Amino acid sequence: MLSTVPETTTECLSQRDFIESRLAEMKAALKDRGVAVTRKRAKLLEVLLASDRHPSASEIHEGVQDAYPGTSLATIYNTIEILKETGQVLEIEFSASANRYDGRIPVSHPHLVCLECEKVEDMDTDMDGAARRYPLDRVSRATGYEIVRLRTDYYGTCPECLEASSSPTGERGCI
Amino acid sequence: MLSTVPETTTECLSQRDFIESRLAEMKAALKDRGVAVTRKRAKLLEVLLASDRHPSASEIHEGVQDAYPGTSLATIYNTIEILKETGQVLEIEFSASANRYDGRIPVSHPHLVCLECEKVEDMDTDMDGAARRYPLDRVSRATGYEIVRLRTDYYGTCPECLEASSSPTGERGCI
DNA sequence: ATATCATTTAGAATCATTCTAATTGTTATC
DNA sequence: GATAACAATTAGAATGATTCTAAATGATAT
Repeated sequence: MLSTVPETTTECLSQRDFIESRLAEMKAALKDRGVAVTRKRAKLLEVLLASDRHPSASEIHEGVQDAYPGTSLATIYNTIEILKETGQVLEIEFSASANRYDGRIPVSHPHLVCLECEKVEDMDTDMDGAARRYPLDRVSRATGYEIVRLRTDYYGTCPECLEASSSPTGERGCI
Repeated sequence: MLSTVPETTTECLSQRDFIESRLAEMKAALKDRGVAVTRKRAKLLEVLLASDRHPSASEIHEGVQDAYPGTSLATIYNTIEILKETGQVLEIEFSASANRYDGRIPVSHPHLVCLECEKVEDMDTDMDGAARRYPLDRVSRATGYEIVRLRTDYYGTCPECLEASSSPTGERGCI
C-alpha cells in the first residue's frame, strides 16, 4: 500500500537503498547505546527489514534460526527491547495474538489489519489525515498530555480473504 | 475530555439519562441475542457503564463481586464476549496489560492513554479528524478491505503524572 | 593466560485470557 | 410439587506470548 521509499529512480533499487540505510541507522543506534552488533543481532535486523510483513517475534526468531540454529527466543526479545528503547522499531500490540514489529518505519503511521489472515499492511499515508491534521504536539497542547505516539489502525477483511470467503470452495487467499 | 452526552440541560441529569438509555440498549441487545439478563449480567452492565475509566475485566469482576461475592471471572469474560459480538462494547486491546472496555461509546473513537498510570480517556472527537476525513467506507473503497473498525489512540503521559514526576517528592498524581 | 564484562541460553515464571467439564439455577410441563 | 431440559455459572486447568533468572558462553583487554 505504502511505498516505503521516496519514488526516485527504479522502485527496486531505491527500495534496496532504503533498507540499507535503515540497517545502517539501526546498527548505529545500537552502537550509540553501547551494545554490540553481534552476528545474531545483525541477522535479526536483516530479517526485520527483509519484508513489509511486520513480523512477530517468533517469525523473526525463525529467520534468525535459519542462519544461526539454536538461537534463543530470549535473544530476540532482548534485542527488540533495545530497539524499542532507541526508537528503532515500532511495536504494534495485539492482545489476542503476537505483537508485530515495524523496523522500516519506526514512527507512528497507519496500518490496515486483516482480522481473517492477520496480515498487517502499511497504509498509504496520503489516505490518513490524522497525523498531519492532529500532530502529536497539537494534541499535547490541547490535552495537557505529553503525547509520544499515535496508533491509527483500520481493522477489517483484506481483499484476498474477502475473495476467498465469497468463492464456493471457501479457500483462503492469504496466509 | 469527551462529554459522552449531548449538552442539553444540566450535565448531571442528561449524563444519567444517557447511562440509562445505554443500559436499556445493552439489555435489549442481550435479549435479542437470546441470552438472559441475569442479575449478575445486569450488575456487570452497570459496573461497565458506571465510570468513564474504561475498566478492565478484573475491575469489572471486582465491581460485580461487591454485589455478588463468588462470581467467577469466567462469567465476566463470557458476558463481555457476548457484548462484543453484539457490538455493545468496544474492546481496547493491550498486550502488556489487561484489555479495557468501553460500554458507553461502543463504536470506534479516539482515546488518550497514559503510559504512566494506564489511564484511558475518551478524547474530544472534535480534536480528531481521522474518523470524519477517512470514514470506514471511504478507506474500504480505497483499499479493497472491508473495514469494520478504526483504532485511534494517542499515547503519552497525562498532566497528573507529568506534574507528579516534576515535583521534588516524586509522588504519583494518578492511580 | 586470565579477569572482566556483555551476550546468550534454557527453562521457569507470569499473567491475561480461554477452555473444560461439572454444578447450579430457571423455567415449563406433567 | 416433581422432573426434564436447557442456560448460566463455576473452579480450576490450559494456553500462549512475553519476561525473568541464573548459569554458561563469548569477546576483549591486560
